[in-house]
Amino acid sequence: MVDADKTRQALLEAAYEEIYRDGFQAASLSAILERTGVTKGALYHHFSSKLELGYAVVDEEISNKLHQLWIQPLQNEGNPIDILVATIELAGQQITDKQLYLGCPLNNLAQEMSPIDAGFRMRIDQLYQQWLKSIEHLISKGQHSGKVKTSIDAADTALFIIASLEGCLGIAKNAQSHDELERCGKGLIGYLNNLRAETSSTY
Amino acid sequence: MVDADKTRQALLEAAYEEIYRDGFQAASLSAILERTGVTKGALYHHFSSKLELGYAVVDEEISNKLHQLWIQPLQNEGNPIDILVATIELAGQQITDKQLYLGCPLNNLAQEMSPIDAGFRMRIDQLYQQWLKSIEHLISKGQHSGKVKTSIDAADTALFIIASLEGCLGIAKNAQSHDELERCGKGLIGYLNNLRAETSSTY
DNA sequence: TCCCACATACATACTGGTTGGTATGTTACA
DNA sequence: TGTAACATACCAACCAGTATGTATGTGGGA
Repeated sequence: MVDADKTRQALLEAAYEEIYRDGFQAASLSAILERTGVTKGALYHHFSSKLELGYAVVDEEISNKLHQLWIQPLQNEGNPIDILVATIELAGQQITDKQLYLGCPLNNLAQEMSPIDAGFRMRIDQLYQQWLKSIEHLISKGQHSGKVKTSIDAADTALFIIASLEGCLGIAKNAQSHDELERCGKGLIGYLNNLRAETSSTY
Repeated sequence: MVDADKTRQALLEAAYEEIYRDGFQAASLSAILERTGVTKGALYHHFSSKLELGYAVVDEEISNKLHQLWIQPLQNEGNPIDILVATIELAGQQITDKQLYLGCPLNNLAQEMSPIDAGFRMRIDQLYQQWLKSIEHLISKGQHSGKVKTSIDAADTALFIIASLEGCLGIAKNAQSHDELERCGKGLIGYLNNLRAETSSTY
């Protein structure tokens, strides 16, 4: 990686952190510059505006994290419900205090920016669509293999799963409580277990 | 209502609208003054700082709206699950485009301010506690009257219901789609129906 | 009943700090 | 000799907050 790429990447990472903490609007370019040691001239060489920097944070930083933590784990083989539960439990175990307090970076930006900037909204929506599709696909697969109830709609269910997950993270964020996250997650896992197809033993 | 109270109320309502749209940090006092026609001297006569104005918006405006729309309807007599479903469906029907785009005022503030200001966090938490208790109480009542499964924990369930509700509103807000809100709400209502105690007809 | 003292409820003008953005340089490499 | 990759200095706009002034009561003593 040449120096210019390193500079760009450092700016992206610092911007991600500042936006994660304060939101996009309250994130300060000066703080990002101070954090990186990069000057304003360099920043505006790589990004034409604060907005473009924010867009790049969504398209690169947040997108990568979403795929690593939530989408790639769903590609494993096995019972789809088991995979969903395991992914949620793993993410829950790995969560740090800081992440608990600051919540989901994607949801934070969605709630802040979707009403006031279409560029953010579309980029965030794109990520949600990728996430939704991967869960929907998993559920459909489970329905075809007889592991998941066929009475439910895969797309609707995927939507509710993501909504509940974001909801749990949001509630636990305000409560600043790992315990509340776990109790709320229990509710989601209960919902997921209820999606399993009835086993032949019930007949 | 004397003039001073009217002025204070006008400021609160304008502040609520500005904060609802832009968030607390990005909300501009000048915009609030312009909206009301009140001058800066009057604002700082009624509120000692922007923060205190924000606190008053939570304690008065948002608290009132939460009680009217979500807590009071739960006090009706009847099957607790029916009441919860009816409350959600009614709120869903009444939601305007603006409210869909801007989301839940309480959740917006929670996500924005809870990591950066303890005063906001505690006030918002207090409202969530009131909401939680009213749902928990409703579920407990249903368990005692045989309408709701006794295998679930009332407090945990109330927590998940609120989380999912906020999650659905958040997802629909970013999608800017009434349809997605309805599909997501369907998931929540399905979850609620699954909390009903099995009727004697199954035996 | 009159009048003064004081507080309430504002209004106006200003300040220091911060913001995102820009204009103009400079350095180094190709 | 150009161009990418910065660096420095500056700017207008906006921000929350404040200092100071004023108009309108209102309560209490003579």
